[in-house]
Amino acid sequence: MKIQDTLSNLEQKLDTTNKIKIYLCGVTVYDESHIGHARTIIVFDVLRKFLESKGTEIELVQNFTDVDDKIINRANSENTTAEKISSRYIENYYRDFDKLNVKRATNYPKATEHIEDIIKFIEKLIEKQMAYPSKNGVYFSVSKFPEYGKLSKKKIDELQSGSRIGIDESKIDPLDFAVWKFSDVEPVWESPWGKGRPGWHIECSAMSVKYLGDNFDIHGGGRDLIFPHHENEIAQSEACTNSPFAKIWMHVGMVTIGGEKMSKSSGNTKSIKYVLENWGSNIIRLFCLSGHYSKVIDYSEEMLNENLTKWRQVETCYYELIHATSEKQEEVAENIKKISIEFDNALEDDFNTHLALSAFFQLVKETNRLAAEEKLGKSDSQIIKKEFERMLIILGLSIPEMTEDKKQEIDNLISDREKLRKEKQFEDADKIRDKLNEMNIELIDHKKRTIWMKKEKIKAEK
RNA sequence: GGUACUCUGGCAGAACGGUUAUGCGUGAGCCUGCAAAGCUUAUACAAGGGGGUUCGACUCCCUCGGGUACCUCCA
Repeated sequence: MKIQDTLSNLEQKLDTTNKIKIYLCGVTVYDESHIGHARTIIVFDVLRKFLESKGTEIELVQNFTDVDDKIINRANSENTTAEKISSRYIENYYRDFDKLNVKRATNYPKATEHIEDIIKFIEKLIEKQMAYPSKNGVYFSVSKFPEYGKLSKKKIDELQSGSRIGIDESKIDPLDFAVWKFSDVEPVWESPWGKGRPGWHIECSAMSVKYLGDNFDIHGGGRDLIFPHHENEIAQSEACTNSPFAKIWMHVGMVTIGGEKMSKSSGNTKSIKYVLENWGSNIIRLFCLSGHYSKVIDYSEEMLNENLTKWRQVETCYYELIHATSEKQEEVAENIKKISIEFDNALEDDFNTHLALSAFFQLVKETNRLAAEEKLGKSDSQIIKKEFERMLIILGLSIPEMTEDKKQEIDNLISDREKLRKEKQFEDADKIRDKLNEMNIELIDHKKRTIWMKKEKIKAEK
């Protein structure tokens, strides 16, 4: 598999024969997660599921930043503690992402639970004279790390002139960034240098090295983290361990809305909660995977609607497959194999989910065509279903299971309707159909038989 | 201002130095008692502007322009 690496700006080969270790920068838990967060995490979820489906073991570590000015501010404004705020939004995170059918990471380390590791990490940096304590905190000395800027392709001297945030006089160099900030206000921890809390970037360095080792395979996150966050992480980590940090840096493009970046600070976010309620997880996932991960995607109801149409085709495909009875056969295996290879090739080539989805929809179309022509044979449908389900799992799409009782009930109603139709009592037959519709069961009348499908209820539909 | 990414048909969105992906939408048709769903078929000669390299460029190079992101809040 090849993945475009931000650091080298080249496609890098990912060796999938051994375990793959991934560190993904998660969210700062001070507010509801939005579709932008969802995209990044869904991209990595599909990557992980794809690799796992190939038998590659994955260790995915994703942090929660649970100590940060924003959390503290929020706590102050709500008259509560930072801990309560962060634990509330961690809960909400799980609520949202479980619904989005994102497989839980191997580990979700929190900054506040790794203060000791962070302190040890800083101690090492000071020992190596890569960091120094000062009046307001402990700072990383950027000038001592000559490769600083290599990820974001920034030049140190240009950065200095561009830094416009109030310069802290206690820093030796304005570019130096805090690894430890002195403070007396909760949450604070004791450290060899004084009471305070960790800087933003240090947690990821300390925790990734702790869980994944000095070097690991993929470090991921949103594009907006390239600078300063990931730049600083590289500097700290490599300064500390003296070895190359992540092998591949994989950055996911932003979600925009009306062409503007979606972000909490611009107040133009669509929360996952809101979009889940209105569109559901399958449509969100299709939407998030509809473009190449590295590019911007623009959020709009129109696009979600387009994916709704597609989702209906997927549902139809599934129910056609499970209801296939035709004895006719068409040699389907070869074509399915072709589509399957196309799907895999797309993902192996810099994780092109758009092309993979094209392949998936080819399979859906092909199935629906066969069904429409009454050519979907039982054994063929088994072949297709196997592949369909494989793709469904990788993409993280899900069609809810129905209980046997429910299925029986539906079948009974359908045969009642059949009788009425034969007797040309269409009004009564339609009543049954309406009743089923109310249960979100849609009937598909084929020439000789009727099948049913359970349509996912989409609040935003029509 | 610097850096990166980006500009493809009404919309979304790929690939490749030579073949007008594909999906949505739209029109027509098939199926049906009627619908719905689905299917079939038709429909766009598209590449930000201008140069250049080439037998040939959407693809490579130059240049001009637009957009977005980042330049110590950010997924």
